[in-house]
Amino acid sequence: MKSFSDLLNKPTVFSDRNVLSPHYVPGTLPFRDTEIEKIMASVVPALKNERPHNMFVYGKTGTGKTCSVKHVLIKFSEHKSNAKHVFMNCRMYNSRYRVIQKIAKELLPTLDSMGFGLAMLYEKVMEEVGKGTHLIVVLDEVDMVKDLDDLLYTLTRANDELKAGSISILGITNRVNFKDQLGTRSKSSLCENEMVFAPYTATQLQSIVRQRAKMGFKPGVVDDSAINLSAALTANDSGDARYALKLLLKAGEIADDRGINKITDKEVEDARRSVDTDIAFEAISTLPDHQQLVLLAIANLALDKGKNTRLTTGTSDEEDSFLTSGEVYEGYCTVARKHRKPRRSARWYREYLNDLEMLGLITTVESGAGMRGRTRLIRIGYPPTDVQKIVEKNFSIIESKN
DNA sequence: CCTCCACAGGAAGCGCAGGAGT
DNA sequence: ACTCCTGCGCTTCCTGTGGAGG
Repeated sequence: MKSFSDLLNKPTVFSDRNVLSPHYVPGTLPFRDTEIEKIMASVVPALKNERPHNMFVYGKTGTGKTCSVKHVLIKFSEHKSNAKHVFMNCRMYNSRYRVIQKIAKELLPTLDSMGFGLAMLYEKVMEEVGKGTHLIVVLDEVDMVKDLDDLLYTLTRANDELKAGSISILGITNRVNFKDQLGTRSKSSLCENEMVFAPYTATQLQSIVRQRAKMGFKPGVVDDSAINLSAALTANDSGDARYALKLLLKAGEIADDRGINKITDKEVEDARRSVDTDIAFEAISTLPDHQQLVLLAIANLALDKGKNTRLTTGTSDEEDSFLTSGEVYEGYCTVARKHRKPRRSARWYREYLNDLEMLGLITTVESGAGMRGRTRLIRIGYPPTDVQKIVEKNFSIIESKN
């Protein structure tokens, strides 16, 4: 039996693991100077006792949006003024009511906001802001808010009622086409000021990774080529800086496990596999039941088909490993029966397919020539055996619970 | 050319849970 | 605490679409 001190004294390649956490806000953000300046310029009126314009920030995941905004907010609150900000992630606060409630709670910590109606909370907030506070409401992942039009209307209209102080909004989202889905009046109010975060390029990722590696690991641990490799792997299919940092973290853990004090290409390669399956596991196991079943059916059929083609033709070519929509639906029905779930209708199954495609778990193509009728050809995006394992495991847990 | 096939995806409606209004 | 309302997940029904086959 090992003791805690054994574990604590275990040699490690890390000097500060927190640096590699996705929530860490570094002192300096490389390649985001212009973006940060723009954000600062947009909130600075609050420090001069004026109402800042609303702002809307968008860009793909891992491009440093949230990080940059947080960075600015830290500097912002270092200044003494009657300006305040409330930061919230709309995954948690996903309705007008919850957002207003959160604002009230932040502004009036003593207030027990539970049980109050929307109007009451709104009054409380207005009363407090009316004392002259310039409030900036930061809504991260703002696309998660269900009644966003109502929320934006409420918050912007609040300014008309205020004789002193103001409320402005800073929205963040990673859905690039999100603007189109807004009502016209909220579009014009939220997008008074907007900016786009472009994905990091391979060379930018390289120096970000290098910076973090320097801060997070003991000197000389990380191979230069390992840094280049993790940057290259990331740039290849996303430009998502968080992925690169995950790679680095995992590579470090692998090195610790193996009891070595070097991180080379090999550790990064192994980390990639591990991180990818982690991501797949996360994505799949949080899926609603029936989407998992559809995915399982696709995995089963993909394996069956692979076997058959290999037996009959002998070619290992997977060009023909497409599945038709109807085929998969039948497979889904049998899988659902096996797990004692009432099957969903074919119409809804098609929606599931769309969701799965959105999440990148499958890819679909419209059937072109050579196919009878019009259908979608489906191909799975992850190794079928992995998918089978994850889904089956998930369902065995669910079944053993009842 | 027309018809049929094998679907895609829009529209309408239904039952339910939870939130708002009283 | 009560009803009323609304959003959501889902089904049913329907029209549209692109190629195959006669």
